[in-house]
Amino acid sequence: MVSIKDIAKRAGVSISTVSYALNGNDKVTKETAAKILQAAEELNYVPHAAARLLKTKKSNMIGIFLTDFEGNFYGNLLQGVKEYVSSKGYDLLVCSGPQSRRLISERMIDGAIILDATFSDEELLQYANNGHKAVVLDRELQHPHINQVLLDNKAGATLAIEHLIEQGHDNIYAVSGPAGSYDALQRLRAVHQAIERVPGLTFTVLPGDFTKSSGEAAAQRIAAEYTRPAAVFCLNDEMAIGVYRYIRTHTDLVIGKHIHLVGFDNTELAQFIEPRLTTIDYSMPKWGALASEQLIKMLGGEPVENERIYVTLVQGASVTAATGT
Amino acid sequence: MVSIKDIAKRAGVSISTVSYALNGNDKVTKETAAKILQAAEELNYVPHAAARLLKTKKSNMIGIFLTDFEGNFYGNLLQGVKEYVSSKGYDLLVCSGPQSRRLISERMIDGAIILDATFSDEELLQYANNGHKAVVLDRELQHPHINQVLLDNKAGATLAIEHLIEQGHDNIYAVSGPAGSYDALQRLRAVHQAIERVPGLTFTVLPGDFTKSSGEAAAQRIAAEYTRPAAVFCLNDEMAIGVYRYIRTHTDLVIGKHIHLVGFDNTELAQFIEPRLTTIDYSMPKWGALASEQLIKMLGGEPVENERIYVTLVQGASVTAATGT
DNA sequence: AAATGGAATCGAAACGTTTCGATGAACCAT
DNA sequence: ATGGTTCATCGAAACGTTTCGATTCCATTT
Repeated sequence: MVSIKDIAKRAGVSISTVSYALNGNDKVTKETAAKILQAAEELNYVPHAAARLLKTKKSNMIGIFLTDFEGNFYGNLLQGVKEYVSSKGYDLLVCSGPQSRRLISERMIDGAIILDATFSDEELLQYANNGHKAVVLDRELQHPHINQVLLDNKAGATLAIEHLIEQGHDNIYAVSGPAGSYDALQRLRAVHQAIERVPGLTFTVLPGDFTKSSGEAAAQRIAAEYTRPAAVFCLNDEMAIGVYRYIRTHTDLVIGKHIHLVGFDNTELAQFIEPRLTTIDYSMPKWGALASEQLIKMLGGEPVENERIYVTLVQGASVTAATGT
Repeated sequence: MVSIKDIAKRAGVSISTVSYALNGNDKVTKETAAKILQAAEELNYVPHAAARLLKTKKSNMIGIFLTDFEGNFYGNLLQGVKEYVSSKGYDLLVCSGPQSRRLISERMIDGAIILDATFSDEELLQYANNGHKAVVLDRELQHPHINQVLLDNKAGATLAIEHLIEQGHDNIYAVSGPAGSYDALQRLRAVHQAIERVPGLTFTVLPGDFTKSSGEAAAQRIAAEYTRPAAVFCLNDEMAIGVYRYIRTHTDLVIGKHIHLVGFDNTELAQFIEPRLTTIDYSMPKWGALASEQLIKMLGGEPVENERIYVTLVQGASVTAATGT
């Protein structure tokens, strides 16, 4: 491979001069610089990233860590991150799986964005203690090298439940999320609070894990004990889709009439399914962009504050007013 | 940062012995190895990837390059790639955007999977000439360092058109893909061939670019000139969804009755939309897994053959038999 | 004409590994 | 005891950069 050394030879200068010229250092004369650049061009030189990283300790790459690639959940988030970081001259690496953690510890990336429950808090604190910077999207963690950009789960869940109550529903279900999930915990907590504010409600929590099939299982239970219209808050859209699927294929009940449904995330599917799913919306690209902005500021040594992503309720026909009593 | 040198000091051995021990080389005695491993443990040693890469010229990372992250198209493909490569001890980096190309040229990754029309053929051949290995998913390219794993576009498009014809349709539209797309070109070519085989059909090609909004535009034209049932083959599902959206919100026509629709890709949305979209299905995870398998074989110097991903027709209610004449 | 200063260039060390060839110690057979 | 093997360990070079401090050269000042 052609290296800086080859350029030096061809241009008749020393290695260090080549390095300076290539990096646009103004110590080097216009003419020598031109000569060097031309030689580099002729030799088809490309720098060796690893060598440079070894010396400078800066890779200009940031990594985002996801639990998996499945579902269409992440697309817009990634897009937001990508656009921001590339505008700042960084590259984005999307990583998933336990193996990929070495990118952090082995200093291949300058910073990380974490949306991956398979990282433990201790692990992240450990990285932070070793000087690695991170922005976390799925937990709260206090450390000078860690910043948080979190969804306003509490507001979202409150909006969802209050909407159901306002529509006159008093037979309410919540379909929960997986055990370790911070988002699920926050949402569920807000649900309980909202429920407690209104006396006289029937309220049931059903287990769930954010997958379609757990939504189906919940729907099965709801259908089995059906006596009067039920209002169901699924802690994410994915499970709500599962509810649609089960209710449609296994029962005569109708979504928006017998089963009233609210989700969380406003995924693409939520917009296209009939009747349109009432759900909690927030801007994925903005979430990603904000997270990367915070991270890059941290890398530059700027102080940052924790941030929050605001949410709104979007109404579809999956929830209608309760009829009579 | 703690390096191999610190371990050497603490364990009272030379640097090279540490390196051997850490790499499990059996030249080194069990006892010294244990001593070294323990020292490494105590010091909380992590290897420095860049240094190793500089020396060994092997990063154990492979990159997959995508045009963008939008849509839910890629999730399952990535999942397939990820699972295969991590089973082989590689890390997967998902990359998008012009910046990320430097991961290839600067040898950060050992090989690349390309599904990104923004790479030109010349560019890829250039990489290959420089010794970089790649598997391409979206074009045909002859080079000893390049392998192809392609969808059977021709079979898919033929299935789609022949299905419409079998159902008795004779007023047929195709909504095309973006100009530079290999997949679109292949599909369209097969469409023409299938159409020509049957005399007496009305056939129109409408422009499209694989986005929902181009599907909507096509639907607008179809609706405007509507006189009798139309059978539409959208070259991907995304555009078919656009057709649904337009037809539903702007016309009184009914999908599966007035407008008969076939897509390509069998996306998640296609399965949930009503009526279910008739479309061409193939296994995304398998596509990804096969591509990575080929790539890793190439990296190991094994010979590989180009591969093809087979497709099938899945029928939904978006196409029904043409009524009478 | 000599001394001074600044600018351009250079040499060498360093980053953290791997790996080749050399060194030395311990063992065995004669 | 001697020489020959084997085996564990070591020293040093190398990978391709960056960057500090030293050197050279030229022009300016006295």
